[in-house]
Amino acid sequence: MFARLIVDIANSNVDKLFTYAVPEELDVRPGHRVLVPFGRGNKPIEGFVIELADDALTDRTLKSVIKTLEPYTALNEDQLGLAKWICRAYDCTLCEALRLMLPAQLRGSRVKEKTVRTILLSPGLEVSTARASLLKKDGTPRSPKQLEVFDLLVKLNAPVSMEDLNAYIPSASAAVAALIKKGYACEEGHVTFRNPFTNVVSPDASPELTEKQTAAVECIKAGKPGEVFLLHGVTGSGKTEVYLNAISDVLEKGGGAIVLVPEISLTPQTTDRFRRRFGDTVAVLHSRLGAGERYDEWRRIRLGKARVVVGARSAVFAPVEDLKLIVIDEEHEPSYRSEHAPCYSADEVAIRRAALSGGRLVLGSATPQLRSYFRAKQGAYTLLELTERINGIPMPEVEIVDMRSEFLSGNNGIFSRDLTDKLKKCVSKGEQAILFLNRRGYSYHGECRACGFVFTCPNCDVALTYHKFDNSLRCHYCGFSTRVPSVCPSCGSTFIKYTGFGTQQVEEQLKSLIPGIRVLRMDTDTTGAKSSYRDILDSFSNGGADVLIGTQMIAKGLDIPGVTLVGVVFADTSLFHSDYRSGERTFQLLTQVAGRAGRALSDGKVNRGKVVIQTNAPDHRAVRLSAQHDYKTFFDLEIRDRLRTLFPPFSVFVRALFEMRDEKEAAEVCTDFERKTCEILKNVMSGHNAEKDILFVTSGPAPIRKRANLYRYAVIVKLLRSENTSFAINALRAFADSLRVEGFRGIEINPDDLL
DNA sequence: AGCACGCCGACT
DNA sequence: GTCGGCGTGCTC
Repeated sequence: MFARLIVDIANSNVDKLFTYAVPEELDVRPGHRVLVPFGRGNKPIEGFVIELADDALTDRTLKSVIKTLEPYTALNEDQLGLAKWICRAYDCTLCEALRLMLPAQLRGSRVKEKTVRTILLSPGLEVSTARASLLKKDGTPRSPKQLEVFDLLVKLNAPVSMEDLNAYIPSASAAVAALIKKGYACEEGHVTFRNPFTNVVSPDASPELTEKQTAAVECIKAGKPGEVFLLHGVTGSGKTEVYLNAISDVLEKGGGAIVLVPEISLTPQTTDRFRRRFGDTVAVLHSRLGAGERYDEWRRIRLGKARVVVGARSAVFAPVEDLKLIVIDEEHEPSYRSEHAPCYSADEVAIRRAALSGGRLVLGSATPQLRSYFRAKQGAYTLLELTERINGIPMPEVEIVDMRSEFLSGNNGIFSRDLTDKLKKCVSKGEQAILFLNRRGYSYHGECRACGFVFTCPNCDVALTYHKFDNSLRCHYCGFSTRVPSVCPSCGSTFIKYTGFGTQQVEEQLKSLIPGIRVLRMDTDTTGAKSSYRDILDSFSNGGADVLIGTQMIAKGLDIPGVTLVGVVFADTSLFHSDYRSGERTFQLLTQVAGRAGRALSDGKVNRGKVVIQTNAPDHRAVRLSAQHDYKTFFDLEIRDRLRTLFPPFSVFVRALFEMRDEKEAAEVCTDFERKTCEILKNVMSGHNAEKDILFVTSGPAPIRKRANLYRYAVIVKLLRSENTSFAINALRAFADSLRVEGFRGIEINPDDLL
């Protein structure tokens, strides 16, 4: 028997199948990890068995597999298939794709299995004689402690860990040692799993579903293998309950499920909800897990002890057997796209995985990606809609405040009169408010009134942000920080003016607007320490403040019943980027933020939350339609524009980025790349009679021309999406791979932003 | 990725 | 004459 395998070396030179002889006595199957001698020195290298063969198909003398690394296959059939697809789709080595499926701890075999020392009565022990010998003639114990331990072991009649024993009988270890010495008890090592959960949860039952929820669950249950559902449900419509019921069905049928949630919302509350319903069969996978915990959770899944996996992006690769359902919650979240090679999107991978395993995929969101909704409309996905909130809670009442007329009528502050009123009322009633502004710092623009000098980062082509608390000017792109000069560095004038406001200034002005108000601020400046994110949220939900001010990070998934007012301090920050998706992003952000208002009952009353959106663009459809909770109209208008202008999903952008110390060189290399790109594209596409699909090829400095002292130049290609797109992309990738230029950052397909 | 083979410059 | 620079090519 022969094994064809990939060696665990992430280099394209060795990313091919090597054939090894398998010794008779070894049980080697596809998916096993094995140790093989490799290279001239026959150095032992780990390998992934891809397939078995009866025939070596070669004359050379083959080396033999040394041993299997685990008694079980580390990868199942689906995962092998998925890895093969990934290396093609994301242009990486098969080795890299396979590595995605395994906890890093497994590789290199540097993992220790956690063992606990357990104590039990010696097998075959004559209990009554043994017990008698622990007593003195008068019937009193020779050692009360030993007797206590002995009696407990008799009563339990099962191995018990030292930890548990000590919980019953404090400092029992001396007594245990004595009992072992007498031969009454013995110890054994016991392999266990590390427990990533710090709390114990009590089970809860499924609440009654609404008609709409039931309909969605039934649809998913009846789904065909590989079917993709888009669950479009407004904020607070009970999407999670739909997931829970669909998973329940899968478990009853003996299958497994994976639930992906954005890393940011992978909180104990989220995982507890699954644990309360499904108990120990829930495993979690996320970045904050310790190495040992992660390895053990992976093993619990692999060995079938856990069948429901709740995790972040990479959990889409979890080794769930008989995978019948994948759920991606908040499917529009950018955290589902990996930023490091291989740059996969969890949703694309999930579609593929569902197809391979014959499971179903549910994409859930209140604001689906335009692309997803488009596919649903075209019939590629099955659309499920939840149009109402559960418990009869109405959608929040959203009011748009035009800050231009506010200014014209004499108010040039951050807060409109309307928002000020509502904040005051909210606080006086003892309720809580959230203020959202997608910009941190104090002021984001500082200039000299005398000469026009603007404070910019010496390393980057961006303006510095003024941070009042430490009187610094900081760059939000490279971290550069400097003391604020008292005079203009250019002309010496003292007239320096700061404009634009960030969360710090919102906090300051709010405090002077409503004296005595208790404010918490949450942005990357206040969440520097690891746990402070949770600390701030916990403090706020426990009523530790009246108002929470924050950037994007407060927009997502927090559910605090006391919040009745949400203020968007300035909606336009994300609106006028030179990015075709800024409208879509703004709509998503505003909808998600607004969803934080009045999500639950307080004092038994239905609580209609209020939302105030301050903007200079009240008529912009992203603002107007999110206020009306009208995703469908927004989608229709947006997709029509995308079609008219041939933007994604009707086209594909490819960007090649160069970052170099020398600007001239960057520009030259970039122009060169553009020229070759044009040539290649023309060649390839004319071969398929599709030259017209090349919409444009341009090159030049990126919008952020300089970052961290590197000049950034890019080539951007826009291709009409067609059956020929992949030919063009493959050709460009091949060219990019062959390019050996220092500072070339590779090519990206539809990058998240073009900055 | 490693590691050996290989073909040119300055040393005991 | 040899030691050693790291370019090129191979690994079942």
